[in-house]
Amino acid sequence: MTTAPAPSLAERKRRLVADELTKAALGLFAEQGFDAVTVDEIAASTGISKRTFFRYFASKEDVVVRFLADLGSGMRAELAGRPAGESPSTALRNTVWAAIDACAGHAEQTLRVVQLILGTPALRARFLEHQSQWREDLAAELADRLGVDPATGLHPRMAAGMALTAFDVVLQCWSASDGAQDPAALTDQAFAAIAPALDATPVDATPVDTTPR
Amino acid sequence: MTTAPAPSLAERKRRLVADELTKAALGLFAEQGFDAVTVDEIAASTGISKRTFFRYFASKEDVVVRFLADLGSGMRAELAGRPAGESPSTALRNTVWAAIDACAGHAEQTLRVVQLILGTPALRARFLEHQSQWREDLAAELADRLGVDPATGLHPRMAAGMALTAFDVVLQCWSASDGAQDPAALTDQAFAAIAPALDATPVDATPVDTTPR
DNA sequence: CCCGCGCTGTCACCAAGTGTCAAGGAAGAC
DNA sequence: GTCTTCCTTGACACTTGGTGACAGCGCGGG
Repeated sequence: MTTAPAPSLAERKRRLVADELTKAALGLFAEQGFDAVTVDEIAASTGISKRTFFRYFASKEDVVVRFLADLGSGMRAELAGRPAGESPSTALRNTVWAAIDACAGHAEQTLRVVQLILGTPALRARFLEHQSQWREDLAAELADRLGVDPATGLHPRMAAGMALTAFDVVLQCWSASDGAQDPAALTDQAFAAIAPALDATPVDATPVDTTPR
Repeated sequence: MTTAPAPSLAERKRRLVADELTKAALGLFAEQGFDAVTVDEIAASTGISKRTFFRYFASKEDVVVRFLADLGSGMRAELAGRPAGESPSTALRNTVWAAIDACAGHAEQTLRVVQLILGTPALRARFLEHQSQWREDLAAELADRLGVDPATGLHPRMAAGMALTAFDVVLQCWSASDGAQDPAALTDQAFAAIAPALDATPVDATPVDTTPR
């Protein structure tokens, strides 16, 4: 909980422009669709040049997807902060909640962004890439938590993957229902489906059902 | 198992060119990396024009990712063909095996392609997009299998998601180990981690652990 | 007052796709 | 055999995302 060190003037000016740009872009995307809007349009609508746009965002996708970066680190932090005694399923559920909360918090704002992302192949692809990174992060954190070597056994990665599948499915339902469904309830429901696996003992635990092919 | 109806001459000619193009492209990608190779180069190296290249492949990514389409339908077919009495975990494990087999079958060939895909962000993104589609397909098949309305409850989608997480993790390990690890063994290991959840009763089954926040 | 630094716009450029059109070649109709 | 038709291909122009290079402008410090 350290206070931001110095919101220098230049820094704030930069944020201002970035926010303006984001707002303009999201507006245009909403009314014309992501692909139909050109970077030139976005830039022009804010009165800057295309070149400058790319000094603020690495790509057109980046405008929409930027905030995902925070989600990832937020989740990792949440998981790291969970009490050690907590069961894996509970810890992970709270981890996902943290991210869902960050989304559902701004409600109206975020819902449209999420719908845009899920409905645009290029953006969905970026989103999934992030998730894939988060899986590695969470798996590392989880392995640490369980005192297991990350390279040994697939369990941590599988557990992280299940949690993120829950996250993804919840977002999908929430977005498909246009925000009508309660994210928290959906999260609980999703975790109910994976909890038995999350809380099973990692190491052996398995009669290793090597059934016929 | 119906025989292909008529491998008309034009059809075969088309395949031939596509194969040649694919071979050339993969070769170039292997030695220079995906991003460093231009479509012009690929086309030129096969003696055709760029325009023609795009008549065979929808995009540069498509050359590498094309075969994924088959994997998806293969998995769905495998799941559909599994005996009704089989436990979900076994049925899904076999489903994933089918895909893994299709990959590990050609061994040398596919290993390099998989490594290319997993190691190239743009390709990995496409791959994940496919997976996301497969999840919907498998979920539908699964819901059908369990006699459940797909819209009701997240269980089928979660189950499909877990299976695909397994698929992804297995491929990642296999590719990271340079083919040294046995795909079948990895698959078993991954499924050992999720089986408890897969075989739990879908509907209620859950004390719904609504623990504190 | 001038100097340097950072931000910005302009312009040129590359690569991925796409639309259009005209030429060529194979297959069928007469 | 020839004519016609259709399909494939190449050539060319164009749009869009994204990058590099450079020149101008504002601003604070000397």
